[in-house]
Amino acid sequence: MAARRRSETMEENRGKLIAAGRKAFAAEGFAASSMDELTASVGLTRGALYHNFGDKKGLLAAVVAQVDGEMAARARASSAGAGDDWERLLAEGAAYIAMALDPEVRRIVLLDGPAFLGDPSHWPSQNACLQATKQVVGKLIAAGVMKSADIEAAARLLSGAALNAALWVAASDDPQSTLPKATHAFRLMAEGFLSEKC
Amino acid sequence: MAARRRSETMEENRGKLIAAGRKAFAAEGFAASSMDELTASVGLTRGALYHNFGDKKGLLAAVVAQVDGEMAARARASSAGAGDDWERLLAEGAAYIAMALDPEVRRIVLLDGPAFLGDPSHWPSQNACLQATKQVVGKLIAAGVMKSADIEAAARLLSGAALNAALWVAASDDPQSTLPKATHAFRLMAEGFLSEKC
DNA sequence: AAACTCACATACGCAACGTATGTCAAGTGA
DNA sequence: TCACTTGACATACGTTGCGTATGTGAGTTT
Repeated sequence: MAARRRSETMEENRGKLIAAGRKAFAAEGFAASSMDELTASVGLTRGALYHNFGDKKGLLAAVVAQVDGEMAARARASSAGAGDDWERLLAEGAAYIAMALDPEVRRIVLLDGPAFLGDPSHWPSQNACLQATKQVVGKLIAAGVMKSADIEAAARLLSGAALNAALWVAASDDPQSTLPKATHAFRLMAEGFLSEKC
Repeated sequence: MAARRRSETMEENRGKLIAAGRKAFAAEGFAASSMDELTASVGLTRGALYHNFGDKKGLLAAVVAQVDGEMAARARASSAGAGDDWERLLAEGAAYIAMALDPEVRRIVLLDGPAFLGDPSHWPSQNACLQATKQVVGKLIAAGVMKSADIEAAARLLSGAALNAALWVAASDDPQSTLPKATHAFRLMAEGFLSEKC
C-alpha cells in the first residue's frame, strides 16, 4: 500500500477525534463523556488523545474553537443580505437565537464551554461571534445611529440577551412557536439603543 | 450530656453539608469538588451525603435552591425603594448585574447549575428571580407602559442580558470600572420596551 | 427495658483520568 | 540501501472519586 505521510494521518486523526468530541459532548455533555469510548469509536486509544490535545479539556477547547468558528461564519452569512448596518445587527441577533437551537452549540459552547473552560472572552477562539457584533456596534455608535454607550457592554448585552432567550426557546415545550416571540422581543429591546425614534 | 433529638441533628448536618457545598462549588467548581473532602471538612462522611441528598447532583440542587432563594430576596430588597414599577424593573436588572459579581452566584447558579442540572426554568426552585421579573413585566405590559410583547420572552431577554453582562464584568480586569458601563447600557436597552419615548 | 428505626459510617466495586513506558512505521543521512 | 533517529500512538499502571451494599449504635416507640 502507498506509504502515507505522517502529518497527513495526524491531521486526519485530529479531525476524527474532534468530530467524535462534537458528537459525544453534544449528546452526553462534557463531564459524562468517556474518553475511552470516544477514542475507541474512531479506532484509536486515549494515547492519541493525550498526545494531540494534552488532556480532556484540550479536546473540548479544540471542539469549541471549531464550533465557534462555524457560528461566526453563520452569523456573517445571515447578515450578508442586510441593507444597512442596523439591519445587519438585528440579523446577527436573530442568527444567535437560531444557532442556540442547535444542540451542539447549546450544549458545547453555551453550557459546557463556560463551565469548564472559563469565560468565553478569554478563549483562544476569542468568541468570534461577539467580535463581529462589536464591530457593527462600533460603526453604528460612531455614525450616531445608536446612542452613545460602551461598545463592548452593548455588544455583550445584545448577544447575551439573544443567547439566553435562545436557551429558553430550546428548553421550551414547543420551540417553533416560542421562537418568533423571542425574536420579536429581541428586536424591540435592541431598538432601545436607537438614537432617534420619533 | 443532654440527649439531642434526631431531627435536630439531621437538619444541622444538612445545613453543614449545604454550607460546605457552597464553599467548595464556588471555589473549585462542581466537577472538581471531592465529596470525600467536602464531607470530611464538616466532620461527616459520604454516607451522610448520600442519605440526605441522594447523590452529588442532589447536593448541588439543594445549594442552588438556597442561593437562588437568597438572590430573589436580594432582588426584592433592591427594588423595594423604587417609585413605580418601571423603576422597579430597572432596579432588579441592576441587582442581577451586581449579584453575578458574587463568586458563589456566578459559579454555582450561572455556570454549573445550568450545565449539570439542566435549564433553570425546570429547576424546583423555579429560578425565583426570573419569576419576580416576569410579574413586574406582566404588570407593565398590561398597564401599557411597556410595548406589547410575550411576557416571558421579555423577562428572559432582560435578565439574560443583565446576567451575561455581569459575567463579562466579573471576568474583566477592572470590574469596578466596567460595572457602570454595563448598567448604563442595560438601562438604554431596557428602554426599548417603553411604549412612548417622544 | 426490650424491640425497633434510621441516620450515618464502613467497605467494596467500578469507571475514568492522567502518566510512564513500550513500539513500530515514517523520516533522515551516509 | 541500511543503520539510526524521531515521534505518533498503544499499552499498562496507579490514583481518584462516585455510588452502593452492609454494618452499627444512638434515639424512639410501646
